[in-house]
Formats: sequence, C-alpha cells, structure tokens
Amino acid sequence: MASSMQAPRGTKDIFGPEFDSFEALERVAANVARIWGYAGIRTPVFEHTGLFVRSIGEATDIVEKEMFTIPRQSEKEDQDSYTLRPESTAGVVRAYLEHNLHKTQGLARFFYIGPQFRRERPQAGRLRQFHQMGAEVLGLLREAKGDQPAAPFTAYADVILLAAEILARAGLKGLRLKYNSVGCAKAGCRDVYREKLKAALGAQKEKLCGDCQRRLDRNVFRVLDCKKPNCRTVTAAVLADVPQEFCSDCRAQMDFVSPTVKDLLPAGVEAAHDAYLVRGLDYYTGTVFEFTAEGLGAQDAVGGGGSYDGLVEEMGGPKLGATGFALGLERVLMSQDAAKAAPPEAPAVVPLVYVAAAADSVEPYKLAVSLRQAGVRTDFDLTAPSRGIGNHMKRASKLSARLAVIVGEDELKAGEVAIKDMAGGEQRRVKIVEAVGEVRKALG
RNA sequence: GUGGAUGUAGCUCAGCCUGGUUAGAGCGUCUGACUGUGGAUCAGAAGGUCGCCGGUUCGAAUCCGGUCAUCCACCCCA
Repeated sequence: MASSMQAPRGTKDIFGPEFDSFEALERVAANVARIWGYAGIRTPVFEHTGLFVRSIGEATDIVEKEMFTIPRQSEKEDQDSYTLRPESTAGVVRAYLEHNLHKTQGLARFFYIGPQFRRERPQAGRLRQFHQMGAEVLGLLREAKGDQPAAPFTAYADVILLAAEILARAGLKGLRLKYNSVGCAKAGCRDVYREKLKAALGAQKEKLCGDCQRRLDRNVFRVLDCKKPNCRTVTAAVLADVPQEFCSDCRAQMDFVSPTVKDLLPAGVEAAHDAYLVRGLDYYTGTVFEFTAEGLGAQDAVGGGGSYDGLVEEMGGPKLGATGFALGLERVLMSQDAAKAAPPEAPAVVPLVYVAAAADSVEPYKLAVSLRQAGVRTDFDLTAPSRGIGNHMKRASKLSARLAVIVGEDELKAGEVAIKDMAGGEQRRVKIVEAVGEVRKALG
C-alpha cells in the first residue's frame, strides 16, 4: 500500500527551477494566445460526470477507464456524480452554452491553462494530474443562415498556427505537425469510410492483436493507432487499398487548411499528412492534427486537436462549428529540456492591430499571421471571407484597435496595404512585403 | 448548517396586487444601407416551454402548493 506521506501515484510536486520553467511556459502560451486575439477562460476542475460521457464519448478509453469520478457523499444531499476533468474542451463548451455566448458575441475565441486528470498508468510524459494549455474557437456558422454567410475555413487553420507558434516560441526542436481528416457525422462521410475499413481489416482479423480485434467492432479507427508491428503491417496494406473518402465539406476543409498551414507555419516546423492519425475523443470531425517533438519517448505528442463541428449542437446548443487544441505542458517542458532550450521569454502584449479583409483572398489572413508571428497583437475576422470597409472600421473601432490594416482589391492589385491610425485617422499605403515592419514602426 | 429574499429575451427590468387577443421595453448580438473608411443615424433579423412539477379555473407569467436554482446576512473557513 502506498504511503500517505507520498504524493499520490502519477502526481508531482513542482518547485525550484521546474516551477520557474513551468511559469515561463504558461506565460508564453497565454501571451501568444492573446497576440492571436484569444481571451482567457477558467472553468471548474470538476464537472458533472455526464458532461464528459456525452462529449468525449461513452466508448472512449478516457470515459471507459480513466475517469476520476468522485463518489457521492450521501444519498439525500448530492445525487450528482462529479468527475475531475480529463480535458477542458467539454467544460469550455458547457460554459459557452451556459452563458449564451453565441448570443452575446459573434465568435468566441478562448484559451485556458490548468490541471487535467486521467487515471492511467504513469510513464514518461504521462501523469495522472497533468497540465494543459489549450484554445478553442466556438460559434462557426457552417452553413449560411438567413442573411448570414457561412464561415470560411480560416479558423481551422488559425488554431493550428497558434499552437505551432507557442511550441516554436517554447524552443522545441524537431517539431512536426501531422494532420488527417476523420470525416464528419453526416451521412455518406465517416460512416462509409468506417464500413469499408471495417470490412478490409475484418478480412485480416486473425493477423491483428487482441486489442485491435476488439477495436474492430467498437471503434475501427483506433486500429490505425496501434503501434504493434503486426498491426502496422496489416493497416499499411489496408490503407493502400482503401483510400480515404469523405464528404465534399470535409475535403474542402482539408484542401484549405493543408496548404494554408504549410505556408504559414513558423520556420523549422515540418508538416505532413498522416493517414494513421486518429483522436481518442469522439467529438472530433474533419481535420485533426497532432504535434510531435524531440526528447519524449513513447508519448511523443506535445499537443493535438482538430475541429469538432457537431459538439455544440450535441450538447443542446445551436448548430455551430468549433475547433481547438490542447498542449501538454509537462511534455512541452520535457522536450524543452531535451532541446536544452533557454527559458523562453514571453512576448509583450502590445496594442491591438486589426486586419481588415476587403478582398476575397487569403492574403489578408496571411498578413495577420505574419504580424502575430512578429509579436503584434492582431485581430482578424474569422467569420467572413471579406466585408465592406465601413463594416470593418466599425469592428476595429469597437475593439479599440490602435491601427487598422486594410487589405482590399485596390491595395492587392498594387501589392500594397493601407495602414490607418484609428485615433488620428491618417492613412497611408505601404508595400505589402514591408507591412509588418511598417506596422511595428507605427506602434512605436 | 441557520434565517431572509428572488427566479420573465444574452444583460437590466416592466407586466403579477385586481387571471382574459400572437408576453413587452432599453441595452447587447447578427445582417444590410449611408458610392472603399469609425462607437452616429436608418432599415431589418434572430432571440422567451414566463426556473421546473403539480393544483385551482372555461382560461395561469399572474392565484395556491411543492421542488430546484441563485443572491444576501449569520455561522464556519482558504
């Protein structure tokens, strides 16, 4: 029996230099998220058990065997079952709906930092209490509704680039982004691929390991995740025969996200499609991703995420899409150590710049990302591909932006952008390639 | 744990006493107009099982009972 004078299995005391690196990392993550235009949120460390069952999925490993569920204290007083959160997305979505944030504001962009709890067998990079930093974009209109247009795919790229920026600034080496599509719940998408995969893998059932034989019925996609050599051989052959097949919306999402992200990732981060990539939580749809880095052993993912367009509705809210990610802070720190990185310095949170997209092009978004990567706090409208300038100015004004950078048809034709000082009203044109430098100069 | 109060739109509230067409206002949100430029103005839209359950009644947001939730004070406490 474990001594009560030891920290519980899978938990850790953090003090000394480790405390300092932890704090430094948290500050980097929070400030980069703010620079990206995301606001902080803290939700309870425990929630109703049902929340996790509904969102993460009944048949997932997390819900089936890794939950820290608190026994009821008494029959009368408290009939509710509570569980320490194994992840934070469920709580953030719950808060989003509970406070009706879809009615109070357009799009919600949040980041959080805090402890998470999973009852697993501890190993390198796997603790029972661990810490995550994550971000979520909630409220994406997936189909035009009335006079509101459907949101473009920009947000799905945005969270990936935010995660990449935090990891790069944390000083990690050998950063790799793997992405894939897991399809969506619409008829003719994931269901079709699942059946084909199930048939193809089922034909070779006896070659698979015991776990995978069970997964065949419960959740075929988890077979792709198996690390055992025999299973790998089988899945490799099957994947060659059964190409991925998803609906046009899921394909379009991937077709936008893949090149956009590759184009804008920070230097030194490699990106590749990985047909084996799956997620252990049921709410994911469409494009999912994972970051790996050096120095981590078997648990080499430092973070992951993807879109979850069905979750808000599944939890009783309106039909709005969402996307997000979470980074494992302990794993980031392990990798930081391995890279012998100097403690990262958190970028300052500077006055806000608003990038106004007034042309149907990815250029405005690319400029917004370049500004952020240069440390300029930049807001960008992820809900529409472009808008009228007047509309943009209203937004810039409401956000109290110091500068507005206007990227419209005229400017793009000339290879320029207009930088406008919101307080004084002066405006001037600069070359688009010099825009980042000019903005920084203008901010002083 | 003890006592008190309150639940109507995202928020602040009106309506309840004296039951009776499709439950309202202000603010906020969303879309658009004002020839590609600002918190203004204008036009439009979305948003509510009146906390929930039951009772009385021809009829309940309105009256009655229960229940849940929240707030305040006290107790205790980081």
